[in-house]
Amino acid sequence: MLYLKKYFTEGLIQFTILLSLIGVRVDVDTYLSNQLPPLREIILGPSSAYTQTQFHNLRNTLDGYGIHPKSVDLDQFFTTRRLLNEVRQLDRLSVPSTELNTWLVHRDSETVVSAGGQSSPGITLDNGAGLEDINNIDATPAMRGGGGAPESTYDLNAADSSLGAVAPDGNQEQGSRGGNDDLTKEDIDLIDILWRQDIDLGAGREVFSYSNRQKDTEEEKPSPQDSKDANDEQESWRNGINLQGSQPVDGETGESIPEQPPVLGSQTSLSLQECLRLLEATFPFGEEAEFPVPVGNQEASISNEEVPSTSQGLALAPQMPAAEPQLDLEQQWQDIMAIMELQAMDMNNSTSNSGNASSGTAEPTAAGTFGLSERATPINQDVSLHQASLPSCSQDFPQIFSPQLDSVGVAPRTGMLRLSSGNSTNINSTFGATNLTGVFLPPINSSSSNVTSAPSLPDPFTTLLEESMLDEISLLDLAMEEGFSQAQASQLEEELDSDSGLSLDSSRSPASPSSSETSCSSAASSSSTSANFSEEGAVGYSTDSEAAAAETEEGAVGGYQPEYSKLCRMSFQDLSQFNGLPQLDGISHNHTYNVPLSSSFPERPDLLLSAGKKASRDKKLQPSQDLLDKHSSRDERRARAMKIPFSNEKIVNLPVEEFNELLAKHHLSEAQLALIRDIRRRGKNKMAAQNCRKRKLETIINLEQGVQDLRRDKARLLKEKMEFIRSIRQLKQKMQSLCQEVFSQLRDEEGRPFSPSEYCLQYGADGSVLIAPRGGAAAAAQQPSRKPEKKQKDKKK
DNA sequence: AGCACCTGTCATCAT
DNA sequence: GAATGATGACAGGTG
Repeated sequence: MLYLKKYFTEGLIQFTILLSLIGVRVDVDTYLSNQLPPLREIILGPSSAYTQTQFHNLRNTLDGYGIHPKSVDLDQFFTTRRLLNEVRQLDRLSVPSTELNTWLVHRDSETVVSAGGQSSPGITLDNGAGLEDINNIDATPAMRGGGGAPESTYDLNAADSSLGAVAPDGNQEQGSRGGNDDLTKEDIDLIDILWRQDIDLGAGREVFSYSNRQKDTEEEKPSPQDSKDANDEQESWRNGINLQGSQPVDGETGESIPEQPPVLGSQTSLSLQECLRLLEATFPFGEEAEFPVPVGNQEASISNEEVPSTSQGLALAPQMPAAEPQLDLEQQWQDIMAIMELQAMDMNNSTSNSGNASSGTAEPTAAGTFGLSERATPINQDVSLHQASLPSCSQDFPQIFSPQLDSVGVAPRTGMLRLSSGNSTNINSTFGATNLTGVFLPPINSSSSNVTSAPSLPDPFTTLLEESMLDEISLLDLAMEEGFSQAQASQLEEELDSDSGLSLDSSRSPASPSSSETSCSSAASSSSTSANFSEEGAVGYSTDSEAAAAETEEGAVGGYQPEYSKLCRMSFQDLSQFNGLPQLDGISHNHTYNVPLSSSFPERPDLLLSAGKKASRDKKLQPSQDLLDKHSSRDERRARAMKIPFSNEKIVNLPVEEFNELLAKHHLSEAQLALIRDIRRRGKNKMAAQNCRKRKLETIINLEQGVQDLRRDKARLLKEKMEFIRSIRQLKQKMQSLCQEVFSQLRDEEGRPFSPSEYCLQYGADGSVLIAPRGGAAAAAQQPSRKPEKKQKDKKK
């Protein structure tokens, strides 16, 4: 019964997590408290205790059965509560694709050996290992390449062989776990339960195929005869690249010493850096155009018939059998680039098609996205999710995360295996890192289409995705370029991050003030005297008396409304340009500066009391002088107190000459004159301050616009750069094929063909082609019989 | 009450 | 040197 409860509880929680991942909110408490009393009875037990639900401890405590289910442990109680909260919070995450990745890794970290501690430099084994496991378990013979012999870079059998046991070097993270076989067996039951629950989600039964799982289990238990292979495979695992013995191995470090570009099969997995390095080695691009030809004596990991010829249809010389896998790698890179382009195009399309993205539409995208291998596997969110939750038995989707993609997905090296179900920080870090897998993932809109309640991504998020993708593209491009070291790439990445930091969060779309606010703002200014005010510089410096007068006139129209002050707030003439400013969100202050003066309130002395009356009418409907003074500005009150015979507005806005004439016409005391000058000074300064602030805002807005423009330009340039790189690559391929053809036809005096491994073609500036030995004098010394021989040959282009 | 924001005001500098 | 504008800083008001 305890086991059943445990399974059921864990299954329910995992199912809840799955639902949360796909956007379906599940209120566990509701089910536990109200809906299903028997369920609650089963899960919680008759005595309450959430303590039974501790699957988060299972992976740490080997089996998790050591704790009595009825034990009332406060800490465990809160742990369980926290877990439930995490479950609830999962559906609030807005990056489902990332969640999917995380879930994958999480489960794999539990069942697959964590090789993080033994990964060789440049090879990503943490994240990629788990995915690799998924892929290789089910690798088709064509993909496995080589009749069961472990030939892939990360040989899955090697990984599997270590599943049941502990990692050879000791898994520091999960070293305490031992009963993997038992857990696998239990997982089988759990999977069946989950499958019955998930069948409505469209999960195929094959996802939970027991036979497949048995196969996994068998693979996890290496037979004695396989132990040696397993060890070798472990070695290969450490090396990251299965070099098939052709690569010399350092006796001390065990690391392979690549002396030639390793031959890559379609199943070979490399990290991004490794792939780039190999690509670079394969296609050097120095000043002196030299196109090395792969060594022919290197045994190919995958035979030619197993690797479908690339679309280039290059005529490979017979002495270069390894060129084909090499080209295969090239083809894969081209695919990757094409995929990225496709992704870039799909970013926009998926947004518009988010609502009705059927499996038919999602399938080509997915197949194109992950279709680095020949077998196009239909992919949808359900399948992926199930696979994510149960990677050990998912054998039908080897191409979903092809090894290339896995390896390309450079995730944080060590952190991924520790991902807990609720660790969103790692999710973010994964997403933020150079995770090309995330780039290749199909848009969540299409993938989540099978879930009816899955929300579609909003446009801002799509924009962010696009920007992120473009950043990734930039990094990849730079990495693909010659002379770009990893440090430089990371530096660029920081640059990109800083760029994003520059962003003023334009994705946010705060509620922009309505146009009515703008339109009515002129009324708010209620200054009318200065007909000669320019629209730009004029500011309504209204006095209380003026406002009051306006109110009296306005009363017949409709009078002052309580909402008046709110409706007539923002006075910027073009408020739409402030949409991008989040700080303007919720602003409802009276920005009456920069408002074109309205002529609707002619200057009349009898209008000078309206403001106070307006305000007071709202409250008491009986304006008093106190209230009027209260709602007047200080200068207005002072002016009234000093019995200044003209309005403050005049004081402030009149030109100097007129102002002096006005002062001269009236016989004013010194105190009055001083006050008038102060009023004028303060009023002008007030307008100046308002203009200054307006300019500040405009400056910020212009800067933001400039940033956006620059980002657009950057994206466009990156796209162009990608196209250029692709063109260059094609030219390189063409040159390589021509070079191969030349070598296939060249013969020395004795009629022997030139070995491409010993000679290379050098192209002179005058169009001549020279055959030079590789390595210069060294090669010449080693091959005295084949003295460097220069041949002039008509270059054919 | 605390906070963020707006607005007015002052001081200061530049024109 | 006065007038004016620009701007940083500060304080008070407001939601």
